[in-house]
Amino acid sequence: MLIGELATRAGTSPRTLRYYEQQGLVRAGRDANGYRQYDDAELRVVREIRSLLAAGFGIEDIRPFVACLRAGNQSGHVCPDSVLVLRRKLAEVDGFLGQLTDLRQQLRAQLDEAVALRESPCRTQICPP
Amino acid sequence: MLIGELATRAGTSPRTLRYYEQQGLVRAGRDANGYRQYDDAELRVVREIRSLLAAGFGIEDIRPFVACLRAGNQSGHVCPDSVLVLRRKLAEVDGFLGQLTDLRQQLRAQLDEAVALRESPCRTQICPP
DNA sequence: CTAGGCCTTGACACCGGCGTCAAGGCAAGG
DNA sequence: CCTTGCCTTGACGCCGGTGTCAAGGCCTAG
Repeated sequence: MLIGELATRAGTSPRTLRYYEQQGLVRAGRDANGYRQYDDAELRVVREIRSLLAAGFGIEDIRPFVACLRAGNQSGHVCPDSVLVLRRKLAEVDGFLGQLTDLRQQLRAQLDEAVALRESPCRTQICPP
Repeated sequence: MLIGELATRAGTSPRTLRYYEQQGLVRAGRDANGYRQYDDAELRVVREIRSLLAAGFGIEDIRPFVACLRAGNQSGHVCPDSVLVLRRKLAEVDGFLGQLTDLRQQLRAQLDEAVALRESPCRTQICPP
């Protein structure tokens, strides 16, 4: 399988696949041409990467998952290193959820306040005290 | 007030204040030296900017708030344009909260699954099927 | 032979809010 | 006069994942 086909099958671009290879995530053999040659296992790897990226993981976070897949596991999530990353990410997400929730409260409060003031006489853009 | 003093009082850096000025958010007079000269009103403006940035707004979003302040309002939040931005941001935050919540679910599920598999015989990094 | 479609490497562009360094002017105190 | 510490403008770097363009090689069909 050449790079274009893999890209199409994985729903991405050749440029992106070369980038993953440069990052050490994806491996490719070479034809006599110099063309990259991929097998079906790499398709799984690329899909795992895409999925994790879409979930908000970074390239570095993804390494253990790929290693886990290459080690012969059916899922990249089952190895200890992957679990560590999952835990860390979960904690991050929780923290972020908390921040966003607080922010939401503030936004609501400010909106409500602004709307309340709107009902007082001033309706123009410029509202002197 | 010179730029250094304003920076200190606003809890930021001169570089940052020049950036805000370049973005048209902050205004400065000039001494005969060429030094920027600020009055106390700009301190309020800068604090408003810092506060909104910290809340996750971007420079563009902040413009109406600053305009609102300059128009003589005690809060930058009360003008119609500001309210529009507040509403939009609130919607964004809600969307993001939803995504993060879904993601959290997935992470938990994957973690639980991995931990469940851990309790089956395999304990090493490499777990062949 | 040529046109077209695949492939190769290399390198710049992007976004946003700054940090940071360069090279220099101004002011004041010893 | 010299040092110190403020100020000025200008410009590059960062981060992360990709788009995109350049310049060129390979292969196939007409």
